[in-house]
Amino acid sequence: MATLHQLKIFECVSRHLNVTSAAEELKMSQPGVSSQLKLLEKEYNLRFYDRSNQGMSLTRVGREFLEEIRPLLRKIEEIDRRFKKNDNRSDSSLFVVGGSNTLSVTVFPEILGKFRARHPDIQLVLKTSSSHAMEASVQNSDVEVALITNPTYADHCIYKPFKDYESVAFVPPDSPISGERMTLERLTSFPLIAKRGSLIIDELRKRGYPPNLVVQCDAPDAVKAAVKRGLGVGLLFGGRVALEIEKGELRLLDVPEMKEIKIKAFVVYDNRRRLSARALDFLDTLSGGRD
DNA sequence: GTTTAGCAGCTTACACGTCA
DNA sequence: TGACGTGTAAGCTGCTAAAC
Repeated sequence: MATLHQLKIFECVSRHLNVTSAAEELKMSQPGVSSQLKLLEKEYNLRFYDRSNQGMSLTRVGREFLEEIRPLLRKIEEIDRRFKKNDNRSDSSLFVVGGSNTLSVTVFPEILGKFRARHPDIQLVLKTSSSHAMEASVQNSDVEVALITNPTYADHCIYKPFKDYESVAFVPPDSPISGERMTLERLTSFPLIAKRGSLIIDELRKRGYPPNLVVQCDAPDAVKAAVKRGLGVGLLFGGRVALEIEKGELRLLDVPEMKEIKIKAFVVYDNRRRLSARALDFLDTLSGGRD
């Protein structure tokens, strides 16, 4: 019968489609991995890989076999996690995720809450930085899964579209234009406040509406603070001001064209490493979080 | 309890084929 | 021709079961 070790090797090689790379991940020698694959194929008298000097690819039966064993390996990992939780190996219950500055504030609180409810035994760590820094963190295994915007499509990273966020314009509730419906052209006639390097500002310029930018801030909170002081009209992506809108501290302007200026959020993870069971559960939670 | 034989699985060293 | 990826051979290590 195939051993669990052989199944893990098969799964790893199937991800890399390269025995040498898989051997590195498994901390084995390449011949060791190769021989285990051969034993596995001999066990079932089937050929799971087409091998060539350009590399290898899964045969049809190899793909079917992979589909069958993946849930098993995931279940075994869950069992390990559950029944080894009392041993003293460091960080066995630690799950590190990452988020861009914006998404860490807007999306993560709800997602993390749902995930915690499903996995109260897992200690969550949320790392926050720029999207580019988060991509680097995924690549060097500092975080297992991250939510980012502005992907650079770095090597070895898988990007899955998560959600689009509309941009909004907002003012203090006592502003004379509070709640007014207007065009982009009229909007850009007002003094504007946005984040430095804002994609919204770039988009306004592209559309031929050079913005009257009076304040640029590094942090979204600073944008909101400046707007509350009446320095101008604030521009951010929707989720960042939802709470203030709900509390009545700020009011949205009705600018239909703003709805077309969106920021795309992506889930990113490293395709060189097999996702842990908790990471897969986290992705499930994210899927449930989409609307 | 100790020794020994057999086996599985690993490693290193090397061979081979292909490609740029 | 060198780089790269895979397979084979030989030898080492550790585990297990049988023998004493």
